[in-house]
Amino acid sequence: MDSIDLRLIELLRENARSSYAELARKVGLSAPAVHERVGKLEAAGTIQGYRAEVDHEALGLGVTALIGIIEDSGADTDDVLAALRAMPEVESCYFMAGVESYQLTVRVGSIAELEQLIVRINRTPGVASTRTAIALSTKWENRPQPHLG
Amino acid sequence: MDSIDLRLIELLRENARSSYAELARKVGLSAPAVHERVGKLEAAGTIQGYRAEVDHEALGLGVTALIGIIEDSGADTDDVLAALRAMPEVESCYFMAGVESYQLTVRVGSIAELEQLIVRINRTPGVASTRTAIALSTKWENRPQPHLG
DNA sequence: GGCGCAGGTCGATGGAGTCCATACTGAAGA
DNA sequence: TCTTCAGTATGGACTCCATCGACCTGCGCC
Repeated sequence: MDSIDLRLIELLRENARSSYAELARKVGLSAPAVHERVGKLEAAGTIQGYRAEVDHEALGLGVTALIGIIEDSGADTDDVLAALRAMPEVESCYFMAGVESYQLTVRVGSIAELEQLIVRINRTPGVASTRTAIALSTKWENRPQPHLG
Repeated sequence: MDSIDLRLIELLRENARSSYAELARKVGLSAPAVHERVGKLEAAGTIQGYRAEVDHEALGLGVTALIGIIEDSGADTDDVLAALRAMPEVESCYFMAGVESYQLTVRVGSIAELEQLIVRINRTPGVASTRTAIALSTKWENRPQPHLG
């Protein structure tokens, strides 16, 4: 993991579809060398995958909300997590310090669907209560943090 | 925007580095046809970009936190946003309904850096107060929502 | 019907991906 | 100092992909 690896990661965070040849030109190596480095970063789990970023609104998922969950005392955390994972609307899930054990990012098509989702989460065994905040607009998301090296 | 476009988007959300030839095989079209469709989706802004997903811990950004911000009455929202955008640690920023005007996702290397970041945000003109919750672990993030079509 | 358009296939070709053998480089040990 | 060895880069070769142009097809509309 040297500065060239960090540069490759930064380039791939900006545009994951860059060709190896292009990456090679930018970091000053040959394409096979870049290919091998990226392969090792993937194998090591440093690069976990490549994702297209989409306009959720255009795909009918215009409502974004953040939901905090307070667990029942004595709830089975694995069961709660499994139930949340089974809900495709739940895009991200963090296990938090504090009163609210989980913080979710969810995407749905309408406020009505959000209501249904909240009801479903509240009915999940182990969930004591939820707190929902609706995002009126997304200023930015998943902005890659530039490297200082 | 038909079901083939949706399928292409889904495939690219799973693996943004798929070749056009591979996408073509999976959707049952020729590679040039896929190339044209993806180009149109990009031009329309439906596909906004392609990002590598990284292991933040491996890159020295092992601390993730969510910060809610309450604005001063009479704060200039644009100035607050510009100040937040200038902080590279702020990965995502939503404008929210509710008491807390903004909800941030931030990534830093240590609790000490988080403390400094919170201080900096609180000192930002227009910011009345903040509320920070620390993520102990990330269960999942940016999970692509499968399409129903 | 004939026309034009949107969107598809096919074929060609230049460039990219990827495997392999070889050469370089830096560190450890005789 | 010289040798060796591991790690990593390079260059060549071959395959596959990206991408352009030419042509085909189905459909709505004069």
